[in-house]
Amino acid sequence: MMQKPARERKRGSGAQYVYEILREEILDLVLAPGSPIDENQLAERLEMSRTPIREALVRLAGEGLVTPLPNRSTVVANIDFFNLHTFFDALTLMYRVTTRLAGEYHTPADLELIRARQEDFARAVENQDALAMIATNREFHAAIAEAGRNPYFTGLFCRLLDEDQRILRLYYSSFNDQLPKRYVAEHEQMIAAIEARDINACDRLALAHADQIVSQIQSMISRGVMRTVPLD
Amino acid sequence: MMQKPARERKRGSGAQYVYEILREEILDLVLAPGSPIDENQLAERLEMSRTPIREALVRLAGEGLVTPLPNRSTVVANIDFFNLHTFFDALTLMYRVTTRLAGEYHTPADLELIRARQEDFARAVENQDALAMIATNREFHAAIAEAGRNPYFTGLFCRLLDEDQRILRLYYSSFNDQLPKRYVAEHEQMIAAIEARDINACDRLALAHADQIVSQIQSMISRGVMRTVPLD
DNA sequence: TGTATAATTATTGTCGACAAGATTGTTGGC
DNA sequence: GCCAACAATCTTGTCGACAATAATTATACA
Repeated sequence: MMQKPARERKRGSGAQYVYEILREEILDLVLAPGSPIDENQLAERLEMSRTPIREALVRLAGEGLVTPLPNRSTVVANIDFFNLHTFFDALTLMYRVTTRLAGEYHTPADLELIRARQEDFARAVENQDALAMIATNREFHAAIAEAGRNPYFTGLFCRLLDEDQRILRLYYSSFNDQLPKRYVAEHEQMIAAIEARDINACDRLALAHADQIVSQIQSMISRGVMRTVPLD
Repeated sequence: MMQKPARERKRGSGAQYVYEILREEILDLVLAPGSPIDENQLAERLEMSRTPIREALVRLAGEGLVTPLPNRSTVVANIDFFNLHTFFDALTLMYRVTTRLAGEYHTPADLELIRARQEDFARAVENQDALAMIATNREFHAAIAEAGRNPYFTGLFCRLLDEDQRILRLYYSSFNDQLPKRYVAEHEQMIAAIEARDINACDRLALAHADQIVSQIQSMISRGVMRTVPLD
């Protein structure tokens, strides 16, 4: 028997919809790291059966955003503070590689998009909106990666940016210092290097930018300005 | 109503089982790139319902081994010969990074495992068994990556090695030249560099090794020794 | 005979149901 | 009063069923 659809959903959009909702809630820390995900409860909330929900969970597990415990509930992936250095290594390398490749392969249309993202970021900094800074910074670097045209690198990089976003959200209350303005300037330099197709400059600037971000996160952690309770 | 299980499978192993079977058949080209995967047929062959099969397909799609066409059948992922350079770029970088990190972080136990894998590879070369060479070479480099202890890099690297395996299998008939012996020697040098924790040597050797492999694949392609019909 | 449209079939996406296993609560023994 | 065995409950993994969509075949008309 057919279950009443809450709104007239199109066929095939169910699992996709659940995937997007869950992904967003995980990245925004609406769902706290480590908290269990109740399939039945979700099915009730989103007014569909467990099948598309399970499909979304399998996909999220593949991206490491969720950890399925066999015969036990699936939980939101924890942030591994003990192995952050592996995260920093990977993030730094991907910053460098994607920016280099952008310098090599970008088109005028790519540059336009990158500039638009940079404007979004600058506006967020102007408004001192920490949450918007996190999101727009992510989009800026994702746009650069896209211009590099290497799906293997963009895939890994976007995963790392996802994790970065979760970490930054944990600490975002201390995001209103003088650093963001420096990031705006560094972004501008990166754009210039990409446009000039100066690969060495791209690499150097991306490395410096990554080091900035890494040391900011490390300082946030050591100062212990962690949000203890997630949004909810 | 319960369907008869062909063999007494343990609960929770169904989807995992299908995933492993399909993954192996895709990497071994038993399932040709581009060929459609029939859920009903698979369900009949593996004697289970479509649910665990769909879960396996979703997982494989996440790893890029399979491409789901919306409201149409899922197909085995094609090999993109037009963008091979992005693949080579990523493979080369991951060879370098994982070998470097192995030089930095390996333990004696890691080295032991790497040496065992190298012996497997040498034996395959000795026997002129091209299929075994492909498999053991993969395991050798995966072991090095594991010693580097960075799950982000090992994750991407293993995906690349999977794709590499599919490409090599396409051309494996031309794998019985003088090159494999050179690979054995290069592997030995890499092991020595890792053991000596000589990061620069690790990087240099991995780069040279990667270049070898890339140019071998390119020459295979240009010489057009492609298998036209997959194993089946 | 060729093309456009309608009927038929096949396949996918989603559903409710149910059993195996895990979790929690209860009772009883020491 | 604390721990162990058992019972009750909840959750997950899998199943068969069914409707919506795509593919295929049949049919009508130019």
